[in-house]
Amino acid sequence: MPRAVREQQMLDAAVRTFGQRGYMAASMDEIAELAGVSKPLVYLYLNSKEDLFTACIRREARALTEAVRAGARPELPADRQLWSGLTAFFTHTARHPDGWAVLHLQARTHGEVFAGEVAAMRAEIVAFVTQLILAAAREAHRDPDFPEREVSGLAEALVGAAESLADWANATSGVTARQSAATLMNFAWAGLGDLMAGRHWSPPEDGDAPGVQAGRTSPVR
Amino acid sequence: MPRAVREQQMLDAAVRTFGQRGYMAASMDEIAELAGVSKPLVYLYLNSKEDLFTACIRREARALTEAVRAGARPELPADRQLWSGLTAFFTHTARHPDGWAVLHLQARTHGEVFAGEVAAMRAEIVAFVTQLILAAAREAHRDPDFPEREVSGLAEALVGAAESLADWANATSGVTARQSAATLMNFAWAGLGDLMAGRHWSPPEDGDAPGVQAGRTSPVR
Amino acid sequence: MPRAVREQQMLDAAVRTFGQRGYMAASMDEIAELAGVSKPLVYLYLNSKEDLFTACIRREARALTEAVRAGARPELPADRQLWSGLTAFFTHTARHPDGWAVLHLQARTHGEVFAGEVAAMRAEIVAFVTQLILAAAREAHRDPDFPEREVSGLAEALVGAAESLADWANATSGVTARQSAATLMNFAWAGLGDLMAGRHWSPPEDGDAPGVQAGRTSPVR
Amino acid sequence: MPRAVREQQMLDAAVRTFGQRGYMAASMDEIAELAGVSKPLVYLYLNSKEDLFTACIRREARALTEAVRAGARPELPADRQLWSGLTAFFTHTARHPDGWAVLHLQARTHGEVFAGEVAAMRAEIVAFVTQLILAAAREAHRDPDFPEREVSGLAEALVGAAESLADWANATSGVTARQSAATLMNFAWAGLGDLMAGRHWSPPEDGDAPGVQAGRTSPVR
DNA sequence: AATGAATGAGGATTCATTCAT
DNA sequence: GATGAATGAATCCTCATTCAT
Repeated sequence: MPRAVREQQMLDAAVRTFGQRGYMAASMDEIAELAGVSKPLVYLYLNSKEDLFTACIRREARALTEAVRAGARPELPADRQLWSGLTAFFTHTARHPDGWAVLHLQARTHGEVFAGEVAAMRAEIVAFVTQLILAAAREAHRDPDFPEREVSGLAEALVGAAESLADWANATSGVTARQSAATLMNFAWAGLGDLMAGRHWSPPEDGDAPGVQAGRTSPVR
Repeated sequence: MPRAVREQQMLDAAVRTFGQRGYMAASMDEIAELAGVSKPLVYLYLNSKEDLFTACIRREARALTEAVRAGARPELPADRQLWSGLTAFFTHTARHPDGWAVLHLQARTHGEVFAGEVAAMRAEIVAFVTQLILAAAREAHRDPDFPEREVSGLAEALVGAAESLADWANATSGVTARQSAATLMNFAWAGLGDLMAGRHWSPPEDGDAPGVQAGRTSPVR
Repeated sequence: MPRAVREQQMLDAAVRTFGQRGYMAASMDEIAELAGVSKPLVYLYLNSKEDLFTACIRREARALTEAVRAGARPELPADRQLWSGLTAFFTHTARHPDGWAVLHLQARTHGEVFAGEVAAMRAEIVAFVTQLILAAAREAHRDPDFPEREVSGLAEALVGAAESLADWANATSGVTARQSAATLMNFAWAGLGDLMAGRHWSPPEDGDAPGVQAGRTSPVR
Repeated sequence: MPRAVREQQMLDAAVRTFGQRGYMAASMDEIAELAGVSKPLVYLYLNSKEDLFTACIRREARALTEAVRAGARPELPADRQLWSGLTAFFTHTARHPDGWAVLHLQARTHGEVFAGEVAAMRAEIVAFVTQLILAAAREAHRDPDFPEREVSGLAEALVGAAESLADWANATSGVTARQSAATLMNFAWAGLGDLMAGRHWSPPEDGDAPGVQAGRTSPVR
């Protein structure tokens, strides 16, 4: 059996095991057995548990970003692009729950190296969403000078909301990708429109900032 | 040294260690050393690693919910309540990054028992936000019959977005709690207002160009 | 509460715990709790787990030998003395199963020091039984020159059989002390009579010694 | 080195360690070292301390029963069979003192699971002895209707006596297997003959002087 | 006379990882 | 290309034992 195939089998087994057990609780024994090979072979092909996990993260990150990009076809108007990108996102995370768990739960929980891998993928998606928001503003002939940093924050929020929804959908049975996407569009799009039109929600000048909590404090670090 | 004090020291050390290393990678040795006690004492007071972790979750969950409740003062209008609740939330998660990591990253990643503990806290917060949204609708004399189930979904999305933002703010330097809260209010509040007024974003039938429509159309969910 | 009383309570608890859990599995914590005192007090009165166990052995050994001696009244004929001694023995072991377990199971299983304590008690009883057998021979006007070493061997066997029966009776419900004593008298007394009368069972000259087992051998040590 | 061989080495080491230190006091470290392997290998092959101990019990029980069966050749008369079986028994227990300690001392002292394993072996031997006693009765043309339950009780006593003697012989230097066997035959065989002939020892009614009586009287049991 | 507080030492068990073949 | 055999290094947990009060 050619090496490339064997390697994919191992990654399949690893993603499944890491996704379900968690990085630390997953044992190389279990992964090797699930892959149907002996442990030394896993080490021969993938070096170490860390490298194996990194390989999983990379493969799954690539698969996810490609799914999203493939979903959002650039010839559509911005809102439709966002809609179909989100649908692709929720579809993919629902179809590959272990991969999603690896990316969103495990990789961020077990060391900065892994978290960095995911952060790179995430940055790519945030940038993509940022472009979509700006495009939407242009299409609606709204103020094109809206500060880009603010838009990035909104994109962050939107992506974060999508991630949360994906987790929630995976944990709840009977929620389709379209439903998740619709919920998020409903929640976010009109607000974005208002924002683009210059209608902000303004925080109170002050006095409402919650006081410093008395009692135990831990330094902000 | 009296038992209660020692216990808090242990919990402090445990939250910090669990938050930084992760549940599995944290060793009882390390926790005991950080707490300045011997390992047997940790076991004497807190029984097992699982129990210790559960105790951490409970303490941090309670601290967080109390911070949020204390922030949102009920005499204010709903949007201001939400604003100050969010500010309190982001302040707390920024001040207690390890506690937040325990709640949001670790507890959800290592076993259903732990996840359940956090889910209970989360449900409480979602319910609170749901009340705020309904109150806001009433204050604005909007349709008070808006289906509560839908509102809960929106509250879920809002809480999810807040959680993501908290993670992001903790990972990014220079983001204040007020900024996070403002971003989220901007992102969500206008949209919620539109939704309350019946203006949905409708998904394309399948190939249709969507747009914001006046009047109530059949929501996807 | 006077020290002597407290000490007996501790020994009660210790005998019970040692008898049921075994020497090693019994924890000083459990013993102290069962005795209703704090652990340091146990150490204050009884020094160490080893000393505590030794104290248990001594107390139970003394109680058992005294019960047997009290049962066998010297004015009776030898067989009646043996009968009543055995009855007392089985009665006592049935009434104090934990004490018996300490003496017969635990003490012999956990180190030569403890085994020695029991061996002393046992030797006393074997000597007593030896006297009874010799007295019986005299009473029946049989050969008084029967070699004493041989008689000791018989006494050993009788005591050993009694011990086995006591274990078996404690493990089996519904066996009374009288029944056990009768079984043993039946089993042994007639044979002893025959022996005393010079009727031995003679082993074959040779040729029946079982061969050296082939295969795994472990040195006799 | 092939697995089967290593396993036997481990069992050898384990029997020796368990036999000398006791089940609880024996450490897996010590066993592994004595076997000349690392601890993980012991766990890989034998799973746990409990399983290892059970494996020891089974191996030693089988070895002992096979030694006894091989010793007692069925073509001989019953008394000679018993004699050679006993000789084989005492020879085996003397050659494998640790194995015997495991079976007779340790297994019965540390949990019902282990005790059960030994009980099965013991039952097999008791049944074998029962057959021999019945055969002896037949050979001597004695009452073949002697109640089998009573015979089983006698077999129990005989086996118990043999076990005690084996312990005693192992603890006392200079006692040969033939001597032990002879002592036991002398002790038991004539008495059995008398019993078979209906001569019981009757317990005093209560205060009566007892004696050996001809004819069958109601046995206590 | 009695105890709450505390620990050094050790034991069972698991796991990532590597040879020799 | 592939594996059976093997282990160093931790990790969780327990227990006998001791102070300071």
